[in-house]
Amino acid sequence: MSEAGVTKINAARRSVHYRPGESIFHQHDQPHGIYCLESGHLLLRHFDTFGEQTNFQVVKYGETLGWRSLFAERPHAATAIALSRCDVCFVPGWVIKECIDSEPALAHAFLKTVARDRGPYEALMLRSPRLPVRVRFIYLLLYLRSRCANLSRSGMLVYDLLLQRRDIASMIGIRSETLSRVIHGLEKEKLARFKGRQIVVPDPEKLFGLIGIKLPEND
Amino acid sequence: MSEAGVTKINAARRSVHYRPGESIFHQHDQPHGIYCLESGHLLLRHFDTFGEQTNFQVVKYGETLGWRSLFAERPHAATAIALSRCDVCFVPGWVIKECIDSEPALAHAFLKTVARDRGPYEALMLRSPRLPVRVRFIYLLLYLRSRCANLSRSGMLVYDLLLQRRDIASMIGIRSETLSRVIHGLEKEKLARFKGRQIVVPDPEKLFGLIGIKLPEND
DNA sequence: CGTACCGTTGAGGTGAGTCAAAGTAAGTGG
DNA sequence: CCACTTACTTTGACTCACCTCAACGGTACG
Repeated sequence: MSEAGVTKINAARRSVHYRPGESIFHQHDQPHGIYCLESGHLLLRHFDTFGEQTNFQVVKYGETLGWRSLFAERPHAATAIALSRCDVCFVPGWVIKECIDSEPALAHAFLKTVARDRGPYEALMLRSPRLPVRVRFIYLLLYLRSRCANLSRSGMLVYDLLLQRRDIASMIGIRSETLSRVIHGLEKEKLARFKGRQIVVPDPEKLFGLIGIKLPEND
Repeated sequence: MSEAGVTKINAARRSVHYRPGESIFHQHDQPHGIYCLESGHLLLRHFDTFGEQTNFQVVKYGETLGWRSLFAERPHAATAIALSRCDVCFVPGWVIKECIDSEPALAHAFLKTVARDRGPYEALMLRSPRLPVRVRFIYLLLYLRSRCANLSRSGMLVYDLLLQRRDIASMIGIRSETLSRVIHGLEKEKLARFKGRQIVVPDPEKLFGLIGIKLPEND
């Protein structure tokens, strides 16, 4: 990206701090620009026409959000909620558009980003009714690996989920009671340990092998 | 779009005819360009890692497909199968890219299209495990309305689905036996009539009212 | 030390899957 | 045009995974 563009964006952007539970934008809001998460974690939550809520994405610092609605020229399809203390940088939509117009390479980059983003598509695998909940939960752990987990020296995966049970359950379309039972099952089989909002997976290969996934992939 | 661009595209494009059952491109194929369906209907089918198939979209003549994978620079995420006799026009990817580079307005148009396309997102509503299958099926009818249905003079919706039961069932993640029972139920309640691959909905308002949807929307 | 809220556990119900078989439509070959 | 095969659809009986409801235990917070 050109220096002029960077200067322009730096001039227009502004940063806001959010505390856990506060929302950055709401479903049905008109989009005004793009948000870049500088620190902390966010949750994207969707309310369907029945009033049921579905969490479909955890956003980690360094990621951007809001561009889908901006480019689609449609209201936000989800509400973004801070899971922890967050610094969010906002760039107005008109700046983005000006930059795209002056730099074709940027247009390609955004096209690629938007096309690659599966958005709520993630949910397809996570929520497929044909898969038993245990499998869906393991998929969720796989999905959250890059966002909420660290690999310890001994090869264990350590998740620091900032979500409570009901929110985790909502990601895979089940009830928190059912999640409790799944967790209990995994714990009993020594596949994972759960203490509060922390999850430890002693042998990731084994766990993800259960659903036919080999790890090296960095999706 | 400029005349020069149109000329360039016309020079590069080529049309191919397909018969029912033939596929236009396969999942995992590298994308080479964009396809425009000039006549007929297509089905987009996805195979997941378990070998289960999911149909997630019916494409009607006039619509284009394949651009998501092209812009994402990733293999096709689905297989496109002809449901009827189809004429498909192919435009190579490099032509599209050249046109975008020379016309910023086209870049915005594509950004909008890609951002709006929910792709397999449609599936989220159609496949949500929390919704009973009857509701999901009515959602499916709502979704297929613009693609496979006509409104008769008397206000009845007449669907000409080119799909067999198992393929319909696959769109909402259920088994064909279950679909049979759902159909039977709707038939008994006079909400719809099913003869072979044709569906007649005598009172669309009533049917879609069941899932809390008012019709006028043209999504 | 209470009040909430969150999480777990248990009992019971049920919607949808599975399996098997019958019924129906669509091809195929004589 | 009619037997024959093959594929699709429906029906029934059964099972089970998950939901629901309800009660209980933990933990956070004032």
